[in-house]
Amino acid sequence: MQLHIEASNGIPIYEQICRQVKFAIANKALQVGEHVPSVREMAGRIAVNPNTVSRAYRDLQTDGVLIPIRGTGLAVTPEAPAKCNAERLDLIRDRLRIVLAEAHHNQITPDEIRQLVESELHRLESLDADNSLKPVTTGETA
Amino acid sequence: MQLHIEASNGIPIYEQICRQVKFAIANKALQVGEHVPSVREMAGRIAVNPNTVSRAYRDLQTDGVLIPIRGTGLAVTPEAPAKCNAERLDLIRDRLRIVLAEAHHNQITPDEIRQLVESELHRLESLDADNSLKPVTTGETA
Amino acid sequence: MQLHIEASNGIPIYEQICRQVKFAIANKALQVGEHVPSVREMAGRIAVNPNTVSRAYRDLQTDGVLIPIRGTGLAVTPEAPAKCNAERLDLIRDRLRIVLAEAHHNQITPDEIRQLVESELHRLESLDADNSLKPVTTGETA
Amino acid sequence: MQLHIEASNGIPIYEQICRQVKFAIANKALQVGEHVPSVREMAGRIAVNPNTVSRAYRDLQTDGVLIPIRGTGLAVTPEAPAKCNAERLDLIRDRLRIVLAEAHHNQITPDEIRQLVESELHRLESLDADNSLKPVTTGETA
DNA sequence: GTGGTCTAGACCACG
DNA sequence: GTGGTCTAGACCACC
Repeated sequence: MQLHIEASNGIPIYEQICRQVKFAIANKALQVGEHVPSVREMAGRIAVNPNTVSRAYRDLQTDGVLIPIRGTGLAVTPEAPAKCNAERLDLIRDRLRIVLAEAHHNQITPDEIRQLVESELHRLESLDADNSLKPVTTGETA
Repeated sequence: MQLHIEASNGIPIYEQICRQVKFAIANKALQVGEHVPSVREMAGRIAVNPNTVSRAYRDLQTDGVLIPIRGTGLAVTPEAPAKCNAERLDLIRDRLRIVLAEAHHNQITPDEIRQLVESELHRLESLDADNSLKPVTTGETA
Repeated sequence: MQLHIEASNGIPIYEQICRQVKFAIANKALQVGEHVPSVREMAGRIAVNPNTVSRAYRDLQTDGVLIPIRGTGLAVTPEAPAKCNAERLDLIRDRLRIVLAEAHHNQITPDEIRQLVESELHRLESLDADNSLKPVTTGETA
Repeated sequence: MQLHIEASNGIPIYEQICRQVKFAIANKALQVGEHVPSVREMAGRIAVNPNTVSRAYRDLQTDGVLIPIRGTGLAVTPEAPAKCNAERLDLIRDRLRIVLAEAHHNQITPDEIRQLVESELHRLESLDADNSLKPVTTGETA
C-alpha cells in the first residue's frame, strides 16, 4: 500500500490518510484481516508525526473500517470492503460536486467544464508516462 | 449581482465572496467603474459577518480588482475585466485538478470520472429547472 | 452546565466530557442553538488541557450533537436533543450491562445484585444530603 | 472451571482472568491446593496470548491467591478462599459504584436505574435459557 | 513491540 | 476572540 500525501492541498493530512486507506481497501490493496502499517511505521514512511497517523486510524476505527487487535495493531474489518467500495466513488463525487457547483453557479458552461476535465485527464496520463520513466515527484506546491 | 454562499463547503466564506465577485466581473454582471455593494449591505444580503465581507474586499483591492473611491465605496478597476477573464477558468481548474488527481491516484478510471462529471452536470441542470420552474425548453444554460 | 470529571475512574476524560454534554442536552441544561463553553473556557473550568476538551467536542461534532458556527464557537444542533434523549439511558445501560454480566457469570444471584444496587443508591442519596444542604433552616453559611 | 473472556468490554483481559479465578475460588469451583490450568493450557483454552495468562497468574501470586509448586504449577493457597469470598461482592460493587454514580450525577432517577437493572437481569436469564439449549457464544464477535 | 491518553505549545483559518 | 491542525513527547495499558 502506497500513500500519496500532499502537504498541503487544503485537505488535512489525517484525512488524506483516511481516504487513501479506504481506497486501498476498495482496490484490494488491503485485504480483510490484514494489518495496516503500525502508527509508527506509517508515520516514518510518509514523514509525518505519529499522532497524525494515529488520528487517522482513530477515525477509521470510528467508521468501522479498522479494528484494534490487542497488542498487535489494527486490522481491516470484514465489513470494510463493502463500506469502502460503496464510498469509493462517493468520496470523489462529494468533492467533485462542490467544484462543479461553483463552476455552474458562475456561468461556466457544461462544455467548458468537459473541456477542463478532459485536459486534466490528459495531463494526469502524461504525468504517469513521465513517472514510469523517472520516479520523480512533480507539481507539488508545498 | 447575486452571490451563492455555502457555509460551509470547505471554502472560506471570504474566499467565496472574492471568487464570485471576480466571476461577476468576468460575466459582465459587474462593469468597470461600477460600485460593489457596501460592506454593510453585502453582509446583510448574504447574512455573514461584515468583517468577512471586509476581508474579501481587502483581498480584491490587493488583487487590483477593486479600488477605493473616496467617500463613495469600492469600484471595479479598468484592469479588472482582463484579470478576471483570465482567471475565470483557472480558478475552477485549480480546484478541479486536485480532485481529479486524487481520483486518479486511487485507480478511478477516466471513464468513471467522466460518468461522475456527467451525472453531476445533469444534477445541476435539474436543480436549476426546479429552482426556476419556468417552462423553458430551450436548453440554454446561460 | 456543571461537569463532574473524575480523573480517573477508568473512563478517559474526553469521553466523560462527551457523555456529560449529552446528558446536559437530554436534561435541557443545554438548549438547541445554545453555545457550549469555548474549548479554552471549559478547559480552565474543569482544569484539563484544552486539547482534551477539543477532542471531546470533535467527537460530539462527529456524533452530530454539536455544529461549528464560524468564528463564534460550537452550538447544539437541532437534532441533538432527540439523539441525546434516545442515548440517555443507553449510555448508562451499556456500562451497567457489562458489570451485571460479570456478576451473573460468576454466580452472584439476582437478589445479591439488587441488594448491591439498593445499598449504592442509598449511599448516593446520603452523599447528596451531605453535599447540598441538609434540610436545616438555621441560616448558617458554611 | 470455565472462563468467560470478552475482548473487549473495557476490562483488560489479564484482569478478567484474575477476577474470574477469584470468583471460581469463592464459588468452590476451585478448591484449596488444586492446580490452576497451566499458562499454556489456559491460553489455548481461552484463545489469548500466553503472556496475558502469565501476567494474570503473576498478579494472583502477588495477591496471595496462588502459590507456585515446584515443577508442577500453581496451586490455590489456603488463605485464598477467605480472601476471595471477602472480595466477591466488593469486586462487583466497585464497578457498579462508578456506573451508578454517573447515572445519578446526570439526573437519572433511582427508579429508572432499578428498571434498567431489572431489564438487564431478565435479559441475562433469557440468554442463559438460550445457551442451555445451544452452547453457542453470545454473539459478541469483537 | 503495539495503540491510547494526555499534555504542551506553535501556527493557521475564520469572523 | 473562536476552533482546527500538526508537532513533540511523556506515560500507560496491553500483549
